[in-house]
Amino acid sequence: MEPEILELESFLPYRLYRLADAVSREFSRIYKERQGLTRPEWRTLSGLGQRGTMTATELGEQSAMHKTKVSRAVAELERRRWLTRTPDGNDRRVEHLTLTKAGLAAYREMVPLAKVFERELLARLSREERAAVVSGVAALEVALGGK
Amino acid sequence: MEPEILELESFLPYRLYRLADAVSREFSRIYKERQGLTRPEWRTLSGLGQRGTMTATELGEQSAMHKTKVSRAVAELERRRWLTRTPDGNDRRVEHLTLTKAGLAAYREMVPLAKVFERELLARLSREERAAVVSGVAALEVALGGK
DNA sequence: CCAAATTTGTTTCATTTGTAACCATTGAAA
DNA sequence: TTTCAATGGTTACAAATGAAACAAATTTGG
Repeated sequence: MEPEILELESFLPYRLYRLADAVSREFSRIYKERQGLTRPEWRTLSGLGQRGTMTATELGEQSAMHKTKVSRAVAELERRRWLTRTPDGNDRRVEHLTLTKAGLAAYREMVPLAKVFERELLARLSREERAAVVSGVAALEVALGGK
Repeated sequence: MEPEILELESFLPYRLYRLADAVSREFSRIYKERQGLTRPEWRTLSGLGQRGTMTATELGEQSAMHKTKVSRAVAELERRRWLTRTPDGNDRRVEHLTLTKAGLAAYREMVPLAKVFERELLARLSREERAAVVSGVAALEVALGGK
């Protein structure tokens, strides 16, 4: 029996990871240089900008972050006065998070940059390749259960 | 002008990252539980198992790891006596890394598990979806320059 | 031949991360 | 009620990471 070999360069988990790492790294330069944000902070800003108001738990679900990451990102954005916490009327454990004017301004500044980034990334692909990426990613999301 | 919003759930960098994270996390359970390896250690084992012998720099290039990760992973595998270093004859800065019997045995144990993992992941997709994933990933790799 | 620049790999230090413990509050069960 | 489990969120501690400084060897350019 021949010795079985795994070709790392063709191994899907590795390829996906490297891809995501490269893209994420490139994009992070934008919010890092522009706003001095970490990835959890960017996701928090982005989530609240998109949805308006969320609790920490909801934020974690929406942006796939562990609750400690959420907690720390929220604390930092609060320190910058980019968001405020409003206690829930019924459940005193819960706080509703909302961006302040300043937070919203930062969000509004980031949105077009994010869109351009994505557009330029996809622009490097042919129409068919773009379609493959989109449906491939969607299919994997479904396959991985949850969302 | 309406306020521009970014839908995080549709944003490619986020989706890619979340996907890779989920897949990688799931797969890491295998080499973590089975061999007590970290990801850099797994990649080192995998790279050397596949190629036979490499220098640290080559390892870093093949497996997309920062040189400090390589350095630490190699040190740990050496501590376990899973690999040995052989000084290069011409350049005394360079060491050639090779798996020992024990390292090779661990590698051989992992290869089928990795293949099964990948196969089962792809098995959750239809033929067309698999094709989309494969060509989408390949296209993005090319688009991101390098490899 | 020599000084400066480059390369290989390790180490140090600060930051980020994850796990687990934790506190406070709420809900459910008895 | 009173207790016990579950939930929202923070914190403490240990491990993983990245940037930068580093030592040693090599290459390059006068």
